Amino acid sequence: MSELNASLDRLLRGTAAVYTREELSRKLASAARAGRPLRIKLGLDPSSPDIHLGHTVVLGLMRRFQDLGHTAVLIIGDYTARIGDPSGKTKTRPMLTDEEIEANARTYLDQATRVLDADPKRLEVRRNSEWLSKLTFADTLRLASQMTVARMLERDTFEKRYKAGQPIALHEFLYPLMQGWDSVCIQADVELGGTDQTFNNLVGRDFQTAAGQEPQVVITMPILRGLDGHEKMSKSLGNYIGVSESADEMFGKTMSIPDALMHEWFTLCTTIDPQEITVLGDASRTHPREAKDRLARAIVERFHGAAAAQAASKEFASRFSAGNLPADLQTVTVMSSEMSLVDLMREVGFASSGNEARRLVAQGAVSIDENKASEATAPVRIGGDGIILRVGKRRICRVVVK
RNA sequence: GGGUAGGUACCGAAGCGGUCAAACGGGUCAGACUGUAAAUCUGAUGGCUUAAGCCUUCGGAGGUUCGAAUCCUCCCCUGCCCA
Repeated sequence: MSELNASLDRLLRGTAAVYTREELSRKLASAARAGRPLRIKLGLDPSSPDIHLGHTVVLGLMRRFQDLGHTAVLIIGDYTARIGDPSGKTKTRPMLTDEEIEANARTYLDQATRVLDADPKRLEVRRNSEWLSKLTFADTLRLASQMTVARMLERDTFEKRYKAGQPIALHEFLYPLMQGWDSVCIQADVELGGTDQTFNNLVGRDFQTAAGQEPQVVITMPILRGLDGHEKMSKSLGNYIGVSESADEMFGKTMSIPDALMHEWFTLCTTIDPQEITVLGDASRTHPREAKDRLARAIVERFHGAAAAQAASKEFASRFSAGNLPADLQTVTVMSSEMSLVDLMREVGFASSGNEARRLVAQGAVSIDENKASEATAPVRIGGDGIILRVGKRRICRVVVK
């Protein structure tokens, strides 16, 4: 029994909540007895196709279910995306065309399978337009009658926005209903999501019960905080690591997170053993820099392999600790062999306007061939070997003339 | 439908006829310090041009004025209260 508990703990690593653990054990046991895999549901929003580390937290949990032989059922929310969703603080999200949705869904799946097992026996992909488009208005009303306004307002985001006097469009109340209906239609045994999806996912339980199904177990994962260490990781906040980024980018970004964030990232983004994480998190036993290097390697390894992770670590140390030039120095070609520094910076894309370029020079951020530049308007001559242009710590490239 | 409060730069928020490219805070960028940490400190933060200057911004369209983010008219959007 304790062994069962231990394996359940491994499965549930890092989870925020399980509704409920008892039900999950029961389902796992009966599935094992019947030799029937559980159907594990996860909803995807095809409006922004790029997957970042934050998404991988829940995908990782999904993967653990797959590895136990269960079926991942990914629901692509194409129906909602087609309508356009004005929820949240963002202005009306643009309605997506069918082509865009298809393209996004493909990208999404491509990236998701860097974490998930893509074996068709373990992965089922469905679009919710399949059943949502068939609902009549009467069906919708029937669903809506199963929900109350008071319960709707319990939902965290609605409550906050309501209290803050921000607009909530009526149809936003229907999104949880649609998601709940998804669970009924695919007969989900378990639904996964971030803690921000708790309410939506619990609605599925009610609908399933009403439809005579055994209610799904809902498992939520914490929302991963981004590079800044405070806000949740998201594309719009620019504090993310994309799963398709290069090994060096991933490594560098990970090294820049606040130390306080490491423990969370170790738990949610790596498979490192909890005991080892404790040692790594103890500054008296592991230098924080070492710990972070280990974290960064673990993350890079997951997406690029062990060799790439090792190389990224080495490159990082060479470039930033030893101050060497990057190994894969970008080369930018310009048309003219002589132009003002301001124009050059714009040409190369290191400054978006002349003013910005001047500002950077005045602040001492710009150097040419490792010599600090002080004259923004002075002409720069680019010889046969080209020049090394550096702006700040990160922007650096070789400039050559065509 | 009635009443009322609002819509300002990336975000929040001052300004309420000239001294407003617009206080302040956050964010961002840069510099110092470091482990490219974090925290902290300093500076910058519409565009074009060297310094002076010029151009485009304050929900939208018009109008009043020598002059408007600030006043007037109409329109669009949002909160709250009442029905």
